[in-house]
Amino acid sequence: MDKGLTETQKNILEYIIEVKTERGYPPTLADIAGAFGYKNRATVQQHLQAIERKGYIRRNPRISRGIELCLEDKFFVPRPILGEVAAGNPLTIYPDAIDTIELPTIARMPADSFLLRVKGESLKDAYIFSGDVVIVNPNVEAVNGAIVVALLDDAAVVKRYFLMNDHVELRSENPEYQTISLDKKYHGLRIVGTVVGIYRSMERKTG
Amino acid sequence: MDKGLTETQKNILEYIIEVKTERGYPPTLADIAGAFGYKNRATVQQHLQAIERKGYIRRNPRISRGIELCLEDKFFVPRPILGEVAAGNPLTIYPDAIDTIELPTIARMPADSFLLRVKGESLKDAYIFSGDVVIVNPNVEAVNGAIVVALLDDAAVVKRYFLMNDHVELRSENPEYQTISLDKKYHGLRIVGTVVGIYRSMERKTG
DNA sequence: TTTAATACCATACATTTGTATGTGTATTGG
DNA sequence: CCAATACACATACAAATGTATGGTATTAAA
Repeated sequence: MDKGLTETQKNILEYIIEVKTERGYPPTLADIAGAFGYKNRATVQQHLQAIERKGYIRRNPRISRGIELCLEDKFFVPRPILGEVAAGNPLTIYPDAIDTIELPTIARMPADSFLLRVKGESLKDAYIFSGDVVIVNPNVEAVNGAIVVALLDDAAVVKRYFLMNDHVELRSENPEYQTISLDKKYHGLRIVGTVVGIYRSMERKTG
Repeated sequence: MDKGLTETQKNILEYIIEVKTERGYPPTLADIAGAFGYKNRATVQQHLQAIERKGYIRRNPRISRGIELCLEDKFFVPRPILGEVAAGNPLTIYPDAIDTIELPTIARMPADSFLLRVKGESLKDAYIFSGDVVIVNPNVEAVNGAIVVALLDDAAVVKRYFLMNDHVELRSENPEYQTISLDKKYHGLRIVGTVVGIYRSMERKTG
């Protein structure tokens, strides 16, 4: 699967993704040629054929802008970016902080909300299922009991937020997972935003 | 919110959205003409100009598939909720679609689908909570295991649908509720539609 | 009645677009 | 050394594409 893309091919792929997210549709061969300074489209055609051969795009023959991206789905990159950073440490400290999230790429993001896909079972008693998409607003102040997305030592967690007199509690709805208790001034904690909505598509799997 | 658009224009807009979400790029004029049986593209051109004049799309002149959806600039779109499903009770239809919800535009709303608010606990093991809004598509054939909204002798139920050799089973995720077993030809059963998505707004309640 | 939209058709046209073919260079692995 | 690959160029062409113009019919408002 991961046949290495050359540097040029990688740049072209990234350009395609960029155009698609910004304009809403993929570029033509001429667009790509123009962006990279190529003097004709045949060069681009060769690169696209190579990229397709390596499985990163699918092309619809003879159809203008007929480039489909072969990524996991339309809204998310398949890699959980956060959590890689701290490689293991948060997992050992907080065994329940295993929720990973995926950051959106292709979706057109609004001004102040963004999407995360939840993985892990720790919130299933809050009726949030692994695979659900949560809508996060960083500008909504977290009130007690609200479900928040937080960065805890570079690991992402989705939990209920409670501000007590002297400390902050991050509770999981699932009793199998421990409540995380932190000093109010603990620097490893950053509240990313409040979960304002949850969306689940049933189109594919049965859950 | 679809004020101003004629029926034809609305259908074309929906077709554009559908194509874009499925293929990843908007249709050409010829695509639209083909889908609606028009014999030339000029007709489509007129409709697109009307739709653009009313502010629902933006067009990039002389550029193939240069249709941008203005909906995508908004993250949430108000949608009417048609009624309410409470297990065991008849479907209650809200008289004039008074109740609306801010639905994220990433939520797939296929043509002809509608929204219902779920009441009751019978599906909480399927991670559907009382108060959740389900997106129901009446035109999707229910596959085994799909969650469906059904009318059983005028009582509404939201359950998993299973078609067996000789009978139909409606199962609840919650073991406290019994599985309903029916003859295939039983006339009191009417499948209203398949649940294709779920959305939960966190605005007020904490769960 | 006139006016104005809406809705659809036919024809036409300049570009754009994907694709094919051929030439050439540089780099790399066997 | 040779073959293979990546990279870029030029030219060519059929088909597709957006657009313009003009025509007909229906409906609703002024």
